[in-house]
Amino acid sequence: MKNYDHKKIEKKWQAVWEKSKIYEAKTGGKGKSFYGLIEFPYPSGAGLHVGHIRSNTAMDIITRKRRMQGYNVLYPIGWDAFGLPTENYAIKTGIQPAKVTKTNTDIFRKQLKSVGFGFDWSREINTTDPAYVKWTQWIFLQMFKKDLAYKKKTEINWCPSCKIGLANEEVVGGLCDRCDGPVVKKEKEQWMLAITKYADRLDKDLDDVNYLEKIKIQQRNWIGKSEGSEIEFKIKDSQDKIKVFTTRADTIFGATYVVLAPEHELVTKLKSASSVDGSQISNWKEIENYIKEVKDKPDMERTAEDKVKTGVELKGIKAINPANKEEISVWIADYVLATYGTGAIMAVPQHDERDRDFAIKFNLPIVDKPLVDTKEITYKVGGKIVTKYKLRDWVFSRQRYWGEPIPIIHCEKCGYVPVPEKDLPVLLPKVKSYVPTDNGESPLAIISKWVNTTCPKCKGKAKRETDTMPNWAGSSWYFLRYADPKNKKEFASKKALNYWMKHGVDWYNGGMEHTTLHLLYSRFWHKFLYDLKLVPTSEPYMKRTSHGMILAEGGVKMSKSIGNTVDPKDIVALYGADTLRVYEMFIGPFDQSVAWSTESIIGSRRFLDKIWRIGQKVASPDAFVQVPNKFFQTFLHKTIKKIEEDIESMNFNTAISSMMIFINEMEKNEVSVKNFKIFLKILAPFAPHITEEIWSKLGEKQSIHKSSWPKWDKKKIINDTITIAVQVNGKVRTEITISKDIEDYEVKALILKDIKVLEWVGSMDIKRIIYVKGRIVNIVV
RNA sequence: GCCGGAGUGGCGGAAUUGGUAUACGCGCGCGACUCAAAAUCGCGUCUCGCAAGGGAUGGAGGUUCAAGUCCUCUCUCCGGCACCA
Repeated sequence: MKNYDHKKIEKKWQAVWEKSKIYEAKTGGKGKSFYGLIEFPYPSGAGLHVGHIRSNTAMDIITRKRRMQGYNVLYPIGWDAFGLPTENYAIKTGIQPAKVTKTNTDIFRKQLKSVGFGFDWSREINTTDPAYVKWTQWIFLQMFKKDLAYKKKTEINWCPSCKIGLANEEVVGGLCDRCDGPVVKKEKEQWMLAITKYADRLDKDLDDVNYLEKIKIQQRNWIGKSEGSEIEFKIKDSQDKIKVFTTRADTIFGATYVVLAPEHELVTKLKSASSVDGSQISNWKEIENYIKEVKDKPDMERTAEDKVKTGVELKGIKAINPANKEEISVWIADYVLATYGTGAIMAVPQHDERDRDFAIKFNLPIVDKPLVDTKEITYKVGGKIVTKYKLRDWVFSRQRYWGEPIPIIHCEKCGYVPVPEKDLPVLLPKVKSYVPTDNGESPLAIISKWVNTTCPKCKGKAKRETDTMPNWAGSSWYFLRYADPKNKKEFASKKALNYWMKHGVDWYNGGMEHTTLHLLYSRFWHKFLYDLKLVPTSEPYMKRTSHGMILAEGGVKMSKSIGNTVDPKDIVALYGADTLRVYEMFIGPFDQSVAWSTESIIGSRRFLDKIWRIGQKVASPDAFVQVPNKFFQTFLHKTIKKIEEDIESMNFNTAISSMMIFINEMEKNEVSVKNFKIFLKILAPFAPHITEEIWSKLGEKQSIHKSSWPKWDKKKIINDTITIAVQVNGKVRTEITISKDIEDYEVKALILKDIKVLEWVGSMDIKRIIYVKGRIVNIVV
């Protein structure tokens, strides 16, 4: 008997599929459509990772099943190719990032093809492709026109080592997400995107999408919606007021002091008394020192574990508690953030832990007053109920080379002028050095030939913006481009979007690491495009699921430096793509992290070998033709049902387990061609090559992947007889086989005749007999 | 600190959602085939016990005819957020 030669067979069918274009999606038609999406990979120099295979295989299975179920399927692929690793590699080697990208995408493409994914390669996209960059820049300009993109001098997170401004999201525990170095603050003019204008909708619309609950929670936590009151505290002998935000207006009688963020504008205003006001800060030197101290303090220290409260009183200033008219002191402290709420709080040490810590340290009064009704008191003291969000506007500027240039021209006369649409895309100039300049400007800033241009409005001398976009930009809309990737006039045609994005992407799977930022950013862009009536839905993704990470053997992270990475290429060479696919689906629950085990792969290969042997047997001319029996019919239909449901719920591990059980039985009992073919069909999405080969050996002319998904019959999955357990006092003592239609009283009569039962019951009184239909009988004595 | 998720054999993990715990796979042991090896096939593999039986799902209680599953307390691990008023 010939062994299964995976190398030959897999190569053969990959060539056939490519030639016959069976995975290419045609836009339009009357039938149902299905758009399955995976996060497009970043083509790193390390090549494809086993984690990519996990996510891609899962969606490959789902889309293959949909295709067999008669859907018109779109399962596209592309490259999220802008970004730091490529740029850093370019800095090190001097090779152009575009060249590095080309090399890497070539490797990735080849590797993905070697695993047999059913991608529509005719729709391949690349975020660094000028034809793609054009539309990324175009969308940015639409935002600019709607005042959603604006430039602002802002204190940014600055990584001195990467020489790059970081978004809040890229600072992890005070450290740079990229290099793990400390992050400091720096003032810089930055392009911002006003995502906060969409905060309410980004929160509310989560109600309408089918995301895993934990993903919704993460999104909501990040947006950080909270309802509270804005209340003004008058400053004694002054026109000025301190507006505070609180979610606990009901505790206002316990407010014994007020705290401002050190950056609060009122602080400098109160430095000197105006002509009408009498209030003035008397300890200005001290205040000034504190503000400076806080400003220079890196975020790391400010949010450090010990959290010792610091602050300074604004001496000479008193605020009036509007609820009881008491005079209370006013402080500045860095535990109050300038960027949230109103940058000022009323401190209620009786109810708030942080306020209490502060009060104890500075010996401020802690009083216990009765609580009142939040709404009532808010209105009574002239405040109002408001909603605040933790979400901040998105710092969109990067002082980097390998990103989309921000298509704006600075003109002394006209200000910020958008590059005219006909001049898009603004392409990156060729440079010699990719290192950011020492003052933090992008490497583009020293290419004067590129920077100096004319103003599109007044035709005078002007300069190009030298900041580039973050690599979140290209991934914020890529799923739209797949609908119509070659369009030169629009980012995608209405027709194509109405067809593929009618309800949004039908199913989007990706990593948990992208469920906050990428998801939020792309939802924001999509909503913006929806408001411009350029896309049919307000939400981009109808359904979002996530896969767990694959860890190295022993459950630690795979990392190149430790040397415990697994290269899928090696597994494909040794065991074949189908084995790799089946193994990664069988390895454990799809949504959980799992540890890789090279030792266990052999089990998946043995499973396929077994199918191969049966296939040989069935296909041989002298095969004994079996007539399918009733037992096997039931078994088969149950298995189809189970696989179908398991794929939909992404329980791929139990799907494979069921197939193993089925094939084990089949090997022992029956090999009818008809049933074996049905089995091949349900295995085909998991192991597309081996099933295709056997399928053709069995005389089928058309691809198994174009065959129809088998239907299971409700009537056929019911056995005539069932075996149920018999318990005495909750302990299983025996089991009986009964007809499926038997009545309750008959079962009870039957078990009382059972010898084993009689032994256990003995002379004891039977109190009750509980019969759960088709499951179990329990005799209570 | 807050919000999620999870603790089941030597290992990865199943369990129809309250109904026969340990399916399936890996590993290990024994046997068959073979000159031999590989591959394959068969049997066994939670634990105590010769057996009949008993005990086990991180730990302690509880509800129930029946608990891995529900409730209370508690321990451990993983992920996310973190001075957000």
